Order: sequence, then C-alpha cells, then structure tokens
Amino acid sequence: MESVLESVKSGIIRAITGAAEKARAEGKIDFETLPEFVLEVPREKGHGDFATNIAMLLARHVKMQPRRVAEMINEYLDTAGTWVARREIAGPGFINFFLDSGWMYAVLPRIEEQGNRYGSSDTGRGKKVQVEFVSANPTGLLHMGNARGAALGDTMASLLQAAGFDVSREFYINDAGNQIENFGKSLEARYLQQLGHEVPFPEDGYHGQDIIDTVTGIIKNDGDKYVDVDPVLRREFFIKHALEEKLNAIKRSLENFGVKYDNWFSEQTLHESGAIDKVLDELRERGSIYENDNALWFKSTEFGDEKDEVVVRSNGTPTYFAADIAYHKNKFERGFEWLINIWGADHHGHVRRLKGAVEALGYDPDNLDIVLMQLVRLFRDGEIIRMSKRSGEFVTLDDLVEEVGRDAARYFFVMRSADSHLDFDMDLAKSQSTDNPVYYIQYAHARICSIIRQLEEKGGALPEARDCNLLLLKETAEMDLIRKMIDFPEEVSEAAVNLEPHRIARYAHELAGLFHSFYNSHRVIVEDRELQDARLALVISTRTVVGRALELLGLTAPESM
RNA sequence: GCGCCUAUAGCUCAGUUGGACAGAGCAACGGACUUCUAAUCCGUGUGUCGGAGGUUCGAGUCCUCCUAGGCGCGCCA
Repeated sequence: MESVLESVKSGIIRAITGAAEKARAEGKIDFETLPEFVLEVPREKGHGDFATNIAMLLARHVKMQPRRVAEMINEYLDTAGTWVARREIAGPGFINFFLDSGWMYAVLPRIEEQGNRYGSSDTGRGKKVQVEFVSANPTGLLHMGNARGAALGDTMASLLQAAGFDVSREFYINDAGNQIENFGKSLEARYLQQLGHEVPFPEDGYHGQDIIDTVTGIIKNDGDKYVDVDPVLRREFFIKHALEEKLNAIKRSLENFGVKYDNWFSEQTLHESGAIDKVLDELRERGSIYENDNALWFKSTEFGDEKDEVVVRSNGTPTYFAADIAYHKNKFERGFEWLINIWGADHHGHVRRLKGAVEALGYDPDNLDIVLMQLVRLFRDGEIIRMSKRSGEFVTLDDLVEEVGRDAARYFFVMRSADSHLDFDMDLAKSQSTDNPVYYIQYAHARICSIIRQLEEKGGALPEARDCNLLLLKETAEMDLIRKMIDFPEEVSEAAVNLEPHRIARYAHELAGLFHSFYNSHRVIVEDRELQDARLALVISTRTVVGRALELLGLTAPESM
C-alpha cells in the first residue's frame, strides 16, 4: 500500500509534471524529456513542507534563468486536491510547497489499522535475499567482531523482511581445511598431555582453555581409550566431537543474543559433494584458471585484483577461497537473487577476488554485496580493554550479554554505520540513565503503556483513531510527532535497501525524543474528553511505531520500567 | 611501496544519495516534579566539514593530488 508520504508526494509531483508539460505545449519552455527532478523535504522548516529543484535542472536545457523557469512552472501549476496551501519561489530557483497540516492526520488511522505491520512495505517485491553473517570459526568463542556482525546481520535481515524481501539468514561453518587439521592436532596434544604423555603442542595450535575443557570432557566419558587408536582416526573423532560441542555453544550464544538462523551451511559438504572440483572445472573451461608451480591459480587480476590467487595448493588440497567460490555458486543455484555477506574489515582484500570469481562464473557481481564492518574497541572506566588471548582478558559475546544485557549490546552495535569504528562504552551501556539511548527509547514505550494503564484504572476506554477529532491535535509537539511517524515506512525501506540499520537506531531515538517532549508539555488524560481521545490516538500510534522500531532492532519493548 | 576504509563542534557520531543559514547526543552552565514514571523536559554556543585544486547555477557529499590514522597485500582463514 502506498504510504501517506508517497501519496501526498506523488500528487504534487504529478502537478509539477503537468505544469511543465503545459508550459511546453504553450511554447513557453522547450525541453525534450523532463529531467529527473526531486521533491524533497527541505532542511529548513521555513522552506516549506516540500521543495522541488525542477527549475534549476530545466534551466540548464532551456538556457533561461532558473528563477524565470520556476515562475513559469509556478504559473501553470494546478495543485488542487494536493493539500498544497501556499507556494513560493525561493533561493536559486526552488519552488517551495507549504501544505495544510491536515494532510498528516491520515497516518494515525493508518497506523491503527496496520498495527505492527506499519512500516512494512513491498519495496523488495519478494526478491530472494540471503544474509550471511558471523560465520565464525567453530574452533573458538564468539568475540566482539562476531557480536557486531551478529547484531548488524540480524537487524539488516529484519529490515529487509519488513521491506518486502524474502530473506534467509545463513551461517557458514568453516569446518574444513587447514585450521581444522590444526584444531584436531591441538585437541590430540591436549588429550595426551592431560593423560600424562609428554607430547609437543602444535606451533600454531589453539591455546585456549576451552579446548582443554573439551578434552577433559572426553576423558571423563571415555577415559584413555583413544591413546592407542590410530592418530588419523583419533583426530577425526576429536574434531567431530569438539566441533559439535563448539557449534552448539555458538548457537546457544547467538540465540541468547536474539539471533536465529534459517540455515547452517557446512563447508565440509562442499568438499564431500565434489562441488569444489566441479566449480574449478567450470572456471577452467571458462579460462579463468591456470597452473603454475604445481598449484592452480584463479586469474583474479583479470577482475581488478592486485594478484592472482591460489585455489588448489601444490599438495593437491583446495584453499578456503576455492570453497568460497563453490559456496557462492551454491547460493546462486539455490535461487537467491541478492547475496549479502557481512565481513570484518580485515577481510577487505578478499572482496575483489570473490566478486571476480562470481563474475567469472557468469553471475552479476553486483548481486553480491559485501558489507565490511570496522572493528570494535571496548571501553571500561574510560580505558580501552586490550583483548588478547595471551593476556587472558578476552571478552566474549556471552560475557558482554551478561554484563550489559542483550538490549544494550544490540543497540550499541547497530547505532553506528558499519564502516565507522565502534567505541563500545561498557559503563554507558550498563547505565540506567538519561545518557543511555536504549533506556531512553524503551522509556518512551513504557511511559505510554503507563498512561494507558492509568486510563484503564479509571475505567476509561481506548478510542479508535478514525472516530477521533484529530484536528484537535495542533500543538507543535503533537504535529512534530505525527510528522515523524509518517516517515517510518520510507525510513525502514531506505535502511533496508542501503543496508544501513543505524538509521533505524537513530530514528527510534529521535521518535522517542519527540514523544518525551510532547509528554512533558501536554497531558494526555484531561478533562476534555474529545481532546483526551485525540491524544490517546496519538500516543497509541506512537507506542506502535516505537514498539515496531524496537522489534526491528531486536530489542524488547518493556511495558514498565 | 601498492590497495581499501576513515577524517564534520571539546568528545562520540549523523548528514535525506549534488540543494538553500552544516545537525544530534554527551560534556558545561541555568531552570522545570502537590498533576499520566524527573530513566524525562526546557533554555544557553560551538565549526578553516583534514589541506589544496577541479567539475557546476550549487560541493560536507563527485574527481585529482597531498597529509594523518586504521586495515590488508601467505600455496592462513
């Protein structure tokens, strides 16, 4: 359904187009095709509710002063039935439109009618999208980078769903390759060490306490029965056992963070099914692969990369990159029309070559978007928490959720755009004060619930917006709040299409701010029953929109605080 | 050395995709609770938009160069 904003704007745009064409028909101005003008909301309130730049764009073609063109168009402009009350020509040639404020009231019955669907749209037209995020190595615990990826990916997916895309959330499990071999060797060494054998620990092994715990668990169940087992079989067992344990822990952590996947995709299956060999054959046929030094290389330089990349090592084993190519082909084969990957910025070097590989396979690389997110720095007591496995100070996702809570953690991770470095202030995230944006937003929701409770205690009934005299809402604070809610559907689809969840974090904060202003200057429960009903309609809608914004961000909407 | 990202108020960051006088939060100061939750609100001001050129009616936004910081440049992932 067309939003309130869209329908008002499209009416004015039609009028502008009509005026330009009429002026041309009467020989006043001459142009072949109308330039792509915009009808936008000016920054300055004094410049009207909407403004168009059509005159400045046309001026270039018709070789007239922009203001003269504006006057011409203004003369032919018929804005009957568009809510436009007044218009002016200003600045270098803008035509500003001032609307009768009545145009805004329609949003309240709209929100009431759509409820939690308000803000959703058909922008995506059911396009199949896959968001792949976190995809952490199943050999360790989830760190801050994974946590930010989880919050960003999950929120993007929610936004895309709201914008009418058919979304699937996926986690790629790196359960194959060198690092897994290494993982197996580490487990094996720990196992033997725990049982008193003097064995060296692998040079690049996994030093964490967590794998010692895993091994202790194995010993508890099976004792020393693997000491005399063939090492290859032994490692195979350890890997299988440990991966399952780790993966379950990762799943639990993410669920605890409010993130649920539609699919967990195992890299190992690509090796076992022959998908990797197949995709390499295909690339070879297409001439994108060559042999050098007994290894196979992908010609990524043909796609703008700095150098070519090995896909099969001289020892015959495929690289991670080879698996990734097969994985992305698999994604397209599953019918996804738009692939979104969320990666840490330290992986940016792989973007070119993966897109190159996608292109080499005959797919459009523009259908693969790789969102790079900058790293997270944790602050506590004003100091950076330096995390390293060696120092032992290592904050995991579980630690973070336990310390600051899931809502604060999720909000802080998405409140900045992905490509800005994130300074995560643990003290601020924990504080239950005005400084904390999470509480600020949730408090707005709780306050509205409180008003409604008060009303019900007094035996009052909730009105329906369409039965209210909404014209009674004419205070600045009321109109600002209504105007903001009108923007919500566009805000959601813009945030979705541009993969910018921070816009919704910001929007929620601004909306809450407008509500708090209103709350402090006007009472809802008042003597005047008609006014009370109109204001109730206003705050009920506000609760819906704040609640929906919180929901999209994956936060709870408390009824009292 | 080459490549990618970043640079906006004292701090942390937005900036409607090229529009009019560049915004918000925090910090600072002063106010507002016998009334729906003061976890709130209302006032007070701050900018060589890192620097230099260019593109045009118009640049924080696009192009080039320079400076500073982060990251990457393995037959690791």
